[in-house]
Amino acid sequence: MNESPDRRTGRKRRRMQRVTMQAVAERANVSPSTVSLYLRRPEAVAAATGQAITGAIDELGYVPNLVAGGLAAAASRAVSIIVPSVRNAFFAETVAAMQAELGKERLQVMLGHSEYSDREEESLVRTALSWAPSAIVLTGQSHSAGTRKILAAGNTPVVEIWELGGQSIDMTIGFSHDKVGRTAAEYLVGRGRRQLAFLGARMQEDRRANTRAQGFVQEALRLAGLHAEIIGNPARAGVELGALLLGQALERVPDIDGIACSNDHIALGVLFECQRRGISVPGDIAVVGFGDLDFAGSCIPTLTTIRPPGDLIGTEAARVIINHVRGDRSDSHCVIDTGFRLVERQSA
Amino acid sequence: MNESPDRRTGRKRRRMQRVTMQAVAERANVSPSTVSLYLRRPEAVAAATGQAITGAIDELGYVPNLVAGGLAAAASRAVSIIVPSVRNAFFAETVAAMQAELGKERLQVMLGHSEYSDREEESLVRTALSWAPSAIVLTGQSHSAGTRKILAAGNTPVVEIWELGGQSIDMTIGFSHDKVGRTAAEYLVGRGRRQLAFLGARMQEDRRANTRAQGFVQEALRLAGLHAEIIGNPARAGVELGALLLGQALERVPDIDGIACSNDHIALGVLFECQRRGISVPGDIAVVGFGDLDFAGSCIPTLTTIRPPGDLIGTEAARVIINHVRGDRSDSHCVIDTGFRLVERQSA
DNA sequence: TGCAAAAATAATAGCGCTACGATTGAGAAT
DNA sequence: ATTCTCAATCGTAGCGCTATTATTTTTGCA
Repeated sequence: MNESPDRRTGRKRRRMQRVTMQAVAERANVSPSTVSLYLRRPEAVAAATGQAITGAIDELGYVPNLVAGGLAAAASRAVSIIVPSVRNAFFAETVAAMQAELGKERLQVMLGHSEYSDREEESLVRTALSWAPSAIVLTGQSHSAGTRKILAAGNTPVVEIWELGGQSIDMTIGFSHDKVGRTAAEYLVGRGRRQLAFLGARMQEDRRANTRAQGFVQEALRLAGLHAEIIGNPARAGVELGALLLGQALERVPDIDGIACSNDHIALGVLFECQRRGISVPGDIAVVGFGDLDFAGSCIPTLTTIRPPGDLIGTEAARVIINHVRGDRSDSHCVIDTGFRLVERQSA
Repeated sequence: MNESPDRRTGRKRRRMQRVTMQAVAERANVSPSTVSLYLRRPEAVAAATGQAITGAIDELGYVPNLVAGGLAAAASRAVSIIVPSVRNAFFAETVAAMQAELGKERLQVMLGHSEYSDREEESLVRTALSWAPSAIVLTGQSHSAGTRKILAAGNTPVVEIWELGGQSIDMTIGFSHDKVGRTAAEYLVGRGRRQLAFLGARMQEDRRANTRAQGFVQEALRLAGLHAEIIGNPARAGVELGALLLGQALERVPDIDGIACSNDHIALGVLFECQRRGISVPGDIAVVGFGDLDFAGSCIPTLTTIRPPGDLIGTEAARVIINHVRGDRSDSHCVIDTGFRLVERQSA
């Protein structure tokens, strides 16, 4: 019987919500424990009781308080996802797919953008841990020492996505960017191209793009003893940059005949610039992209590109997280190679 | 003195974290209240005490528990953002900008995707409220009755973004899509175009695209008595769809000379398809897009388009939310028109 | 019908933190 | 010296919920 909890001391305290589980319990003539149990495991409560509770919830318009629930349960139903930027279509796709799956389990997505900075990522991880999330999802496998340390200190499950082959923290879902680069090189070399270049943006920050570039160069060398040039630019990847980089490529490798791009936006820029300069694609230069973005199948010429399974990475990440939340630890320290696919079109 | 809280009853209870504020307080020889105060308002604590606390925090590796904090404070430092899809570059930009600003204030972004469904949005709003967020951000102004009801029942601040002119729930930041459509019509008519069409995707679900289309049609009629055709498709907006829609437009309006698109992807598809069919742009057909996406300045011809200020919407939304969190209610029920800008390029 | 086993429900004791009022101590004003 | 003021710090009592144990009710079966 605490009609007025602070009656004795005269203190005021701001309440969070008007309708609490207590109120639902009273309305349904059961104890709060039963309401809580019903909400978490309906099958553990008798059908009639369940109906009474559902009725009370509807009548009162009860909204459960997940903050209180998270505190009591020592783990919140939040999943923290940290990506370089959701402006990047790759990560947007993964985040959207993951949210769709996690949402079904009433897991809330918390989003952070590292902007390709390890320092920023560390700061985001620190904040994320403050929420006692069910899992933390990080992009890639290169993290600051501090990030690794604070993650090792806790026991929050960690899923690293979009990269493979490095040192895993816990669970890993992605593909080999080295192989992507090698696949592009192999394809171009196989098509008889000999003067190769890799065009990329933000190669300092974007380790994965860098890995693709290295794989490309090494495979060109290994397969045919060719020297492939890497032409980078610190600017953000974009169509305009692609046009610019083509210009640089033509200067550095005058008789260039094969180009791989760190992403499709750059490849599209290359296609446009080739058209402007009257360079035939793939006649004079073959172009391979990365991403298989929206326009790849419609541009002129259509773009041969490597398709990373952004949505699959998202759904798989969601799957292992959901399993973990349910208590199934069998995915612990798993490494899932989602692979990728070369999509042959006209440009190469 | 409660070294072992459950000693008497012998109950086990899982603890959330090893280092609590209590531990920090003991280490720094102050009370927990002071640590809490220091963390929330450092200026209210003496410098020497602050240093002692900072030292203790570092030594112990203390991570504050925002879940507990949120419960005690009756409001969590979370902001729930619900957009149709983060795959859409418009919303990705806004979400990224908003997260950047909110992150500075240690406000956590919680993300949900409605996939253009009012029902789904309602479900997401319900879940969002369970987190007692500092604010809820919704896209657009058309919501289900249920959504409006549950939002009205609480007192969580609501920010509606990307649309203006409808019935506001609370704060509104966006621009008029009707004006966007009218601007496109005015521009094309002003350039002497007479056979007009508006090409759009998902016109049923995407009310804003629909509003732009209606504005376009009405302005064409008002200015020059012209009948503009609306050519829609339930598929997702994309470059490929643009090509398809151009074909339909040519059938429906054989001597078409002016096209407005519901977004730049569709416009790009139109450009590509025109190139394939040997139709000159803007010679034969003028094309106006919407979005000013990455490629708009680089494609052939460069795309005349209407630029919605996605990042500005995000930063403004963050600003009013931060003000509200700080206790400044002056933005309550504000309506901020961010406007938009027609970017003239070659295609029209 | 009686009794053990199982099912359903209830009572208890916090989770870690913050808001509020209370208290302390140092300097200013009298 | 005494009172007053203000800044700095502390003690208390929950926020709303869940995990655990305890109790009650129902069921199965002889």
